[in-house]
Amino acid sequence: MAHVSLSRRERQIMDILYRQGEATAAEVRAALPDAPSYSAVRALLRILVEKGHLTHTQDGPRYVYHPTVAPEKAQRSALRHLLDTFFEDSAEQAVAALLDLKSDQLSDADLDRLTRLIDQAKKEGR
Amino acid sequence: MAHVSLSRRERQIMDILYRQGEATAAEVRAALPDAPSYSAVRALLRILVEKGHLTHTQDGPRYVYHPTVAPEKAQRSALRHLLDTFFEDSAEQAVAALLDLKSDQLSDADLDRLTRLIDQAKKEGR
DNA sequence: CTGGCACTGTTAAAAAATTAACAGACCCCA
DNA sequence: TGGGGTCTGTTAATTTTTTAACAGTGCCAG
Repeated sequence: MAHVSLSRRERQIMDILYRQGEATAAEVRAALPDAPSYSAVRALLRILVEKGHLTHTQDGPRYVYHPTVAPEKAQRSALRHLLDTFFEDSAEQAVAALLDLKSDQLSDADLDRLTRLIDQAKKEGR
Repeated sequence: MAHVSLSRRERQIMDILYRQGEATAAEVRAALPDAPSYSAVRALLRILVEKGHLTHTQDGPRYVYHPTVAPEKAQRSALRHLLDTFFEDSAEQAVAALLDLKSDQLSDADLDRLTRLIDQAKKEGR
């Protein structure tokens, strides 16, 4: 399953591209922890393209890299993996942790929006 | 940053141990995708102990391995990483994805419980 | 022009990860 | 009592990952 079989650097790069949506080799390098040489970064990008995890489009003289799987799909499977690994597959536990983590950054209006999301799920669940 | 610097196998093993809480070498091996030899698994476990990610306790003749960081702490940082990588750091987006992923498995009672969690967060946020 | 800059492509060396092999300790029971 | 099973410890070979070096192309400013 995608992420589980990536090497350390490959994973770091995929994370950057999921976060940013797309990036050039230079941008990837700038975002990498303990960045190696430019040349090394490009070699990794080439491998990821070969393996089918990335594609590149041309932007003038350079390549812009994108994940091949749609963001929503990548999100879903990352979320699934997180739930399974850390939260016994329990949405409730995950939301509790999320609120705990973020509570100080969430306004009452934000929380209301969350409540509305849940109400909506309740309606749709029929 | 813990996870980001682990090799492929090391990460797979840590995930197993976060999921199960603890495990013997044989149990880890059983849970590994494309499991290598028993001997290889033990070598990896030894490395993870050396690096400080795991400890082991004795259970009769064998070792039982545990993550060294507390589960809540590991959860928090995994969640933080997920939010940052896939959800633009937005709790709302994450909850929406979560509901989407799990909605068919969530009863109305479950959803009510979620609402209550949020209400509680609202009260505490003063 | 032409030298330098910003790229890509390819190849090969170095380092790290992964794996298996083998040796030693302990225990149980036939 | 001694052979087989179940562990750990250590070492060494293999494979993969990671890295850098070097060559080639296109373009633009002086």
